[in-house]
Amino acid sequence: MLDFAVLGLLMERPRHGYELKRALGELGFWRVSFGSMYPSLRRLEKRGAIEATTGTGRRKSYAITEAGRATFAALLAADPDANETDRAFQVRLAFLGHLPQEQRVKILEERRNRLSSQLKTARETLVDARTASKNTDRYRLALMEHAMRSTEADISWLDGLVASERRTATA
Amino acid sequence: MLDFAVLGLLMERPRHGYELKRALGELGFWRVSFGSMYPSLRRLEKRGAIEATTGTGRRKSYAITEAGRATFAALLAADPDANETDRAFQVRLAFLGHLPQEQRVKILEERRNRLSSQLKTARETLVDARTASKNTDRYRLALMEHAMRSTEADISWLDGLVASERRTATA
DNA sequence: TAAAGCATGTAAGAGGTTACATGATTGG
DNA sequence: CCAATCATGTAACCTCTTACATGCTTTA
Repeated sequence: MLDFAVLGLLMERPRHGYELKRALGELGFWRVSFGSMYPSLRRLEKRGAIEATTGTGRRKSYAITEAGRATFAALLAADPDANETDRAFQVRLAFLGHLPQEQRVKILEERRNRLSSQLKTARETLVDARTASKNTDRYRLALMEHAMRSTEADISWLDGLVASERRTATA
Repeated sequence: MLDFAVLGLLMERPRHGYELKRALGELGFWRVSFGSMYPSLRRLEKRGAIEATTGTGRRKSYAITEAGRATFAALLAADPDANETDRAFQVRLAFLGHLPQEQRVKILEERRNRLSSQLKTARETLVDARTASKNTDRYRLALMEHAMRSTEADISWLDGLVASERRTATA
């Protein structure tokens, strides 16, 4: 996961660890720690996916290798397992630009469909929870309702992204 | 985290492991695995926070003890550290009914304020990312914008909850 | 010249998951 | 009677965090 994100950021240009941490944080959904970042760089270097070149001062600038590009492409295109976390999807989305339009749409639609079926289940659970006999705690009901609305918002956001893909494709 | 959630569910009535897993899943935000659930029950039992009584068939029904209630109350009332995860907040919220109204409002408002300052940072980062010179990837922009809108929605949801607390207080 | 931020790194541990193993109970 | 679901449990592992340790560089 982290290794994938690091490769993705290095696809654009070489960066050093500190900078990678910051860049990832700025994406908004993942504030990774140094205790996570540096071991990741070590792993990737050992695998031959990235190469270090000493930069200014203490800095170690890392660049992606050909092997690294291949690994990245494979990870990006691999179809996600059913349990893909929100974060895993967000990371993929952040690097979606490296994929051809056709595959982008596929990934967006798969995500959309997964959320859709989640939503269906959530709706059923909620209907059940609302039956008077269960008298579910009001905070739990609030939580469930809010989760439902959030998922609905996510779905229409994805619909928007798909629509925009199709527009740019025909344009 | 999980231990806390388990205690919370057992505050209402005794349950067995399988049932606890299901109940947690129905809350919508946490599908915990058995490999996580059973060790949790083991830990809590060892600490004296819960007690097992064999029920129907293979079932082991767990009930919360006095010590367990004390632990639960302490965890629920403890003010959250700055890095409280979304899930940690959601779990607290699920059990907010066990707290007096005054503390409920405090927790909701603290959460609201934390999200508010997060939103401020996110907004600044976004403005920065949109400057033409940076020409940020469009998918990353979409991600950041969506995250912002989600946070805004969360904040107004919390505002609604606080307002409803105040209404019931004066009623 | 001191504080704040830049920069790299390791060790220990928290907190989960997956895969495996076992077996009872219920419904078509 | 067979499949699905109920039910409990362990071992290996994964991924990330916290806390610690170190030292450079910029700026008020």
